[in-house]
Amino acid sequence: MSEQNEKWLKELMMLAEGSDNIKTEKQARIVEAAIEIFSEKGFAAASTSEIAQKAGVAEGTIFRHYKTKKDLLISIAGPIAVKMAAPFLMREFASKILDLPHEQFRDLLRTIAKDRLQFVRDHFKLLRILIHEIPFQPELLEQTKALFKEIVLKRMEEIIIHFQKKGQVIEAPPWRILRTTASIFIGMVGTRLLLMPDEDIDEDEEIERTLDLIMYGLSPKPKEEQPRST
Amino acid sequence: MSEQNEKWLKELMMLAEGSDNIKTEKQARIVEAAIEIFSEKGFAAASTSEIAQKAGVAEGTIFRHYKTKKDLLISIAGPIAVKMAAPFLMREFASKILDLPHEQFRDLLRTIAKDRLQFVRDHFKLLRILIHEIPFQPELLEQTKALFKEIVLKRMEEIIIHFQKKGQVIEAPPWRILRTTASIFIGMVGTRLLLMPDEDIDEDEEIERTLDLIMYGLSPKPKEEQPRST
Amino acid sequence: MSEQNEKWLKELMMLAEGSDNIKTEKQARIVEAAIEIFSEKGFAAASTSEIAQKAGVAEGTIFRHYKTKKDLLISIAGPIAVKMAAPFLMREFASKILDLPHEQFRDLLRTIAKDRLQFVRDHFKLLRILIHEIPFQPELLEQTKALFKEIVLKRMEEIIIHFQKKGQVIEAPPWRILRTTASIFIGMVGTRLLLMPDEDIDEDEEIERTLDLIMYGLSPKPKEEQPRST
Amino acid sequence: MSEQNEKWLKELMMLAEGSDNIKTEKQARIVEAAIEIFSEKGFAAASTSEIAQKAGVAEGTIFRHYKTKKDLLISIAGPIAVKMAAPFLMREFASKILDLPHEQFRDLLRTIAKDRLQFVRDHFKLLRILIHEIPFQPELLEQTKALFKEIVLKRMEEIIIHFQKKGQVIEAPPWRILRTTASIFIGMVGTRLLLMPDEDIDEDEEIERTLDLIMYGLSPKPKEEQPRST
DNA sequence: AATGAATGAGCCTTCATTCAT
DNA sequence: AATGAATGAAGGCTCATTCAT
Repeated sequence: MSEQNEKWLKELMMLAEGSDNIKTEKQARIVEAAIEIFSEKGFAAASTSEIAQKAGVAEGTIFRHYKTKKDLLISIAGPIAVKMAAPFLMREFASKILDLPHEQFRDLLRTIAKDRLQFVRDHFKLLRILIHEIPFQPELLEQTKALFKEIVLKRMEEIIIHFQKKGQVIEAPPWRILRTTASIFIGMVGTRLLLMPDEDIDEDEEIERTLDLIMYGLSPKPKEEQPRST
Repeated sequence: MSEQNEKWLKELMMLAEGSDNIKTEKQARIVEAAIEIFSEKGFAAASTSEIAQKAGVAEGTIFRHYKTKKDLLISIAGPIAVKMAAPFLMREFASKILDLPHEQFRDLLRTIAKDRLQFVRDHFKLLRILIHEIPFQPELLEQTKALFKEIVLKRMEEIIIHFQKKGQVIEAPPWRILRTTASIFIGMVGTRLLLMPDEDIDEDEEIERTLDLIMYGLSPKPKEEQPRST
Repeated sequence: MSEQNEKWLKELMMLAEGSDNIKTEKQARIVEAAIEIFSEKGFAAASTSEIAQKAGVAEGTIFRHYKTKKDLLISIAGPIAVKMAAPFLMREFASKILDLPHEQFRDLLRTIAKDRLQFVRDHFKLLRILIHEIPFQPELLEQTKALFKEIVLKRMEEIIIHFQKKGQVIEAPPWRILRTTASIFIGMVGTRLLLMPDEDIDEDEEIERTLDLIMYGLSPKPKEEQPRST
Repeated sequence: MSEQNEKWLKELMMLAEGSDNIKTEKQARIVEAAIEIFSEKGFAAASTSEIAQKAGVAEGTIFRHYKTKKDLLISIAGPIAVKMAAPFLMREFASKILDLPHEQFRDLLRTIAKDRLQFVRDHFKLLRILIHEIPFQPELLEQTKALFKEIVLKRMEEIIIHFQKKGQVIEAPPWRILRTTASIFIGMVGTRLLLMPDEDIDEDEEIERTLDLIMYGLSPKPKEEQPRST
């Protein structure tokens, strides 16, 4: 990792902590209310007066803490992307994983998937806001794009290459492998949270079956030994 | 397919045609301008006066054709979901496909993927609007949800089951197979159009390699014969 | 007069007419109300809602005609300076006056004074606004400064020099003569309108006596013939 | 001078000292900042928070010393008018001057002009504020008006009459003589400070030439002896 | 005396919508 | 069908002032 990237990382870590410079209790209430309302009606359709009301503060109080409504949005939505990528930001992320000698690629995917799935559930509204406003807020767009291109993609590439060398993953461009795998999980989460928020299913089982698809695809194995779990 | 669904289908077909009840040239210009601006700034942040200006009509003219701003949105974004699902709406969709005796599942995926990919490219802005406004417009949400659950999912399930019987697709719940496959393609399109809109790559090749992943997964084949297409 | 000045003059004449692009009756009422309120409380302390109310229109109507509150101010205060200087803008101003063979300098001063005094009375509120806002509106400042330096001063200099040659005015820098004379009249008007608005006095007489002071100063004439008019 | 006036005078003297009841260093900084900002943007457009910031104090601190923003203005702009008129407030002003046996009226004018011109230069921003706010603050208006009508005008009338008796000044209503003279000097100062703040000229010379105009007017002397100073 | 977070009224401006022409 | 002036509600934001610390 280049020196420049080192510096970048630090900034990112700070940004990730950024959401925590909430000093007063009122400010916390404002942020909470803003998350609720932004996620419900979208940034543009949300009104500061409604946020103030929900937060139980005067409208002016919002503007004491955030210079503009957009400031409030950025301070809320900005750090969440970094947090989403946080595991990949740890300097030792790749090395740690690669050191575990008998680790299977599948196990790695499972770990990441479960962890991030939990994160998504914990920060659903925030991520909703982020995703929705990214196209309209160049700051968010650039920051998030860079984060995933420079950090997540790079780290995952190292790992994928590692497992390719170990013969656990086919030879294909790492980015395509990452894209496909990520898409499948995102699709899983999206379906779960958006289309069927109420149905409750055995999630571990679902993840396992999805891992099957990722690892072995749709085409049935020629004949005998299918190493699939039931 | 139930009787009720039959009726539904008709409505949908009409809805799909709905965008075509554009009578005057000015109305067409309004729609065009609205698509441009909605997709650029989002529905809530777009102003009817800006639309009117871009369309070269008076502000009042918009409201002669559409009762409200939201009306305009719905009349634009509503039909696009139906059109996106149009191939699956054809009564004969499944039967036609299933009749083609020597069809491979992979070939079917390829055909659908290419067709819909082209559609996405042709209607990028409209789909962008749809996706963005779905969470905030219950009408759009319900309509689209139903469309995919009742039509697309059902039709594809028939087909997947068909190919499972033929031994070309593993035994797994069809919805999971659909979800995974769809996610992969959506991820591919998304990456292409959003993250790297300028890079030009061999798309056919990319589709083929992605089909490889869908069919055979990430795990290398035990030994010799790899039945991959080039 | 240079060519550039010729062009300038035209622009000024247009500006002078500028206040007349009042198209609707409501717009006229807005302008009238704005003059009233700006002059009464000052631009910054005036509120658009108050203006709207006084004009009997909706607040939004103001912004249909004037993009901003400041726009309204400029469109009101901008042309008045030009109108104040209008007599000096006429191309033939100097020549006309200089052609009148037996004209006395004193008569010229009297004519201008009476004319402009009437103008001030007719546009008192507008001039009040102009004078008050000039220091805070660079546009007004520059425009007005240039107007008086380039037009009024120049034209009056020609005339003063003319009368100096005729021996009716002492040899002194024309600008100082102009400044002194103008100051005296401005002081007269100011006193009249600001300090004693209600007292009514014989204005012609007052002007005549003031002309005495301008022409002969405070120092009594040595002895015999005092050519003063009664 | 009436008894009532005597009392008035005392109040005025106190007012004149009023600006000095600045107790703490922070208060001094507030006043300084307020002068700067009031004079720059005008009272209404100035914000207390900006003043606080410039003064380096907390917003609340201003209101500990001045009950309201207007209070701050009055406490700043009020005394300056009195100070401007201070020389005329001295009880012995007229008598002192009139006792100087061989004093010329012209010398008196020169002395006052130079002194007050210096004062204007020293308190330019404050006077700017005063002049600007007088029309909107009845307190300032009444106070200032009374000050000049009751004190300055009265004292100067005595003096003018004195010099009229000595034959140094023509017979004309003293107020008109005062008005004219004052206007000429005000015009001179205004031109100097507002229109051409950067040009540097020989001020003493300028004053002398202006005195010429005041004393002898624009009309050339009949023939030989011109009693003008160089 | 000093602070600065909090207030809420009020400001300028925008906007979807109406309606007379 | 088309216009565009008019509306008035609502929006984001500022500000003088208060008050607990």
